Amino acid sequence: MSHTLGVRQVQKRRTRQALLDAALELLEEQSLSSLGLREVTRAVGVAPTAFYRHFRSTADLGVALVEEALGSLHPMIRTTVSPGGDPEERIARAVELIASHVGEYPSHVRFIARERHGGVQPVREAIREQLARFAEEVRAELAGDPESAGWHDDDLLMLAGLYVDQMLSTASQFLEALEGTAEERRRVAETATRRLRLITLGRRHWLD
Amino acid sequence: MSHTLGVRQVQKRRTRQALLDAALELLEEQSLSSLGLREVTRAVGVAPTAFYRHFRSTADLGVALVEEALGSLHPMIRTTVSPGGDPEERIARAVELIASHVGEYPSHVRFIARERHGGVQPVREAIREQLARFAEEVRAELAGDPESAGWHDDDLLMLAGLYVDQMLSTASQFLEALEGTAEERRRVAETATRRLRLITLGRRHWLD
DNA sequence: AATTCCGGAGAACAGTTGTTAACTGCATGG
DNA sequence: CCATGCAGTTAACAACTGTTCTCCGGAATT
Repeated sequence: MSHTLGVRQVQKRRTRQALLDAALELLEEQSLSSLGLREVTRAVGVAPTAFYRHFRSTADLGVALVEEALGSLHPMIRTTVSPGGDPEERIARAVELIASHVGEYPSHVRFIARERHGGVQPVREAIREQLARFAEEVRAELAGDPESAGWHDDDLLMLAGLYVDQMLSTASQFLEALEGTAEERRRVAETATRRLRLITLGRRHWLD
Repeated sequence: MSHTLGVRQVQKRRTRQALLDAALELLEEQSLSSLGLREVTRAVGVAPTAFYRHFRSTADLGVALVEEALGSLHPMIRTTVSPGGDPEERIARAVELIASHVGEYPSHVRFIARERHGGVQPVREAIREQLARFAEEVRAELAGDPESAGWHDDDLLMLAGLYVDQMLSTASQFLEALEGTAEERRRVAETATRRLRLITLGRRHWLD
């Protein structure tokens, strides 16, 4: 049973997605707390009242955007800390992965960076929750690494949080450099690499 | 010549400060891009048009708030990386200093965290500029430390940036925990301490 | 084939916004 | 002491906002 949904539900999902896409685009030059419901529907070409068929408010739409944006970040974060190979190689791979993700989904990255500390409480909460989930995953991944032998779970979670923060910080810096020169982007990559290198060093000597 | 300014300029500065204060308070539950000019003047108890005597727009007011907010952070950041004494002691002192600063100027911290990646470009730029200045100061401070012997300037600046980011991240976490239990705040302090410990370890082995 | 369901349209509401213009009263400098 | 400057006021503007109620057409169900 492939459960093909009817024409009706397909159309509903389509306009819903159109609303999300339009909102994401409008949010490139403002923050969620100033995003108007009419503004979004106007961009889609639909009546203002249609908005209510999909979301209670723009805050509600924001929460939905969190799912979408962090869903795309999910695989990235996992791969970043995936084990295997030379540590130096792993770092280079991680930085490159972040850069390519920012290039592919710039508006997702911008949205998360902007609304993580933004003016809409439910959205902040949703982001905090998802990032905590990510940190937990990273912790589990780190626990599998032989380098983590003898570590306390608390310390592993601390390190995981540091990685997640570092990842978002780097992504945000790449985003700022997106409209700049290639040289700027190279410098961001270089600095991020050295930061990760230093963290790796601290990790190696943690149990001294 | 103490250059006592006239009654008139004093009054002007007073209402200007009242506008800044009211804006900062309003910004605790929204972001700058949704802050209305009338909203601010209403809170102060002054006519909407009076706003223009002090600021061109709310974005302009935002830039002024950056000066004020980061001005208060200035001494904190310097003291955080000030040399002297046991490294472990220095870390504890730094974390405590951040906590007390958040307790004293919560709205300043909130504003910077919120608008650093917020929807108003001139404000983002102003924050970026000031934070770069801070990083430069921290770099200079680190350069005076005997532990930094043999370090490249690039690497010192990288480390300084890491410290600044870490400081802001910690401050933001303290802010979230401000309305929570004392136990929450203790955990934030504990995690921040461990993060700084790990960074210190990486720093110590950087030249291996 | 008849009926129900429902995504979206349309119109109207009271309230808000930024910005302009012309004003008033008072501290300031000649 | 008088003329100027200027912070703040008042009134009005067109444009915009979120939300409600009523309606329509066509897919979904029976």
